[in-house]
Amino acid sequence: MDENIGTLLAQVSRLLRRSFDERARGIGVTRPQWQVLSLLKIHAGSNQGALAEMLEVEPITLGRMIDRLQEAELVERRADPADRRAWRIFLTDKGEGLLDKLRPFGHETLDVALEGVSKAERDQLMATLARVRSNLSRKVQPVAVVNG
Amino acid sequence: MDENIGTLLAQVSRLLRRSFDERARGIGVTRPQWQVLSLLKIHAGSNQGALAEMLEVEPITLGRMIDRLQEAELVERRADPADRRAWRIFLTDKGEGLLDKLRPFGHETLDVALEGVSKAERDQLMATLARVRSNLSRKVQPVAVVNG
DNA sequence: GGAATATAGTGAGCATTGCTATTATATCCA
DNA sequence: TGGATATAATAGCAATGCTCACTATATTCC
Repeated sequence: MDENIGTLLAQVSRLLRRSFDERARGIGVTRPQWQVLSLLKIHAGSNQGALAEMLEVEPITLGRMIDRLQEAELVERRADPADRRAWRIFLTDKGEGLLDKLRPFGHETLDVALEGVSKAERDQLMATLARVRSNLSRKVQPVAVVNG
Repeated sequence: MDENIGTLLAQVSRLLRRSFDERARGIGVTRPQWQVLSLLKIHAGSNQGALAEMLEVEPITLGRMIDRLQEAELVERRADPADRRAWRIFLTDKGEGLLDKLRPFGHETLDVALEGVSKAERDQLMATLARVRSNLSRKVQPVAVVNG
């Protein structure tokens, strides 16, 4: 195989999604949807643009996901009283409940994926991936903690 | 942010695709298509099932990609003389030519992505990702080189 | 030889993701 | 104040990727 970091990353990312989705299929939630729900647990009331930026996806992508999550009654859109263009997104009780059910699936997926990978290697992996994400992100980077 | 290896991997993979696609847009080829063309350079004449397995995607996914690549005259399907169910896939001259044009875009994308990541870190990244892929793959694993 | 099973590929339907373009509303500045 | 510009969200179109179901052909085994 013509091993290449880009190809490898794409494959691993796809396999990880497939692995989670297999587990969560019965619940009817995909991994990207789970990520949105998780983010809303921490950032309740964010608008769609802010959520899209946190997830590094385009606003239209996130908007469509919110459509489906709203249809499934897992989140709700509330008008922003200060900006009539914007929606503020909140988890519903049903969404909160689902998050609790999904958490074990996430852990199980990662446990399988990272079998035989040491703590040090996991830390290194996260550090390198964070660096790559920063290199590729369109977001303005905050000034580095260690600035030169 | 609720940093989690799965989320990070998905983001990096998406950003990498977006970065390549921005560069290659003028040529009209996406990154997954490029990966298929690259694979065909090495494994000319493979059937769709074998290509799908190498790319870790489902046969139907690869089949649809071959449809589009064939429509664009970048690959061709030839009947397998020994198995009337199967197609053997080959690059066309046009496909070969495009590969030469795409190679620099691939390198450029990776150069930007891996800026500030040392050779040792890149090697470690590839090794860890390969391990994770192996953990998640549905393929029967070959006996490990270092077996116990 | 012929039935049971396996394999190669495709069709329908859906979610995710992107690009480009558009609408509605905010903000900025002359 | 009012026109120019920016921002929040959405509409349409297309590619990737999956599941499930199906057809056609190979292989296996009685």
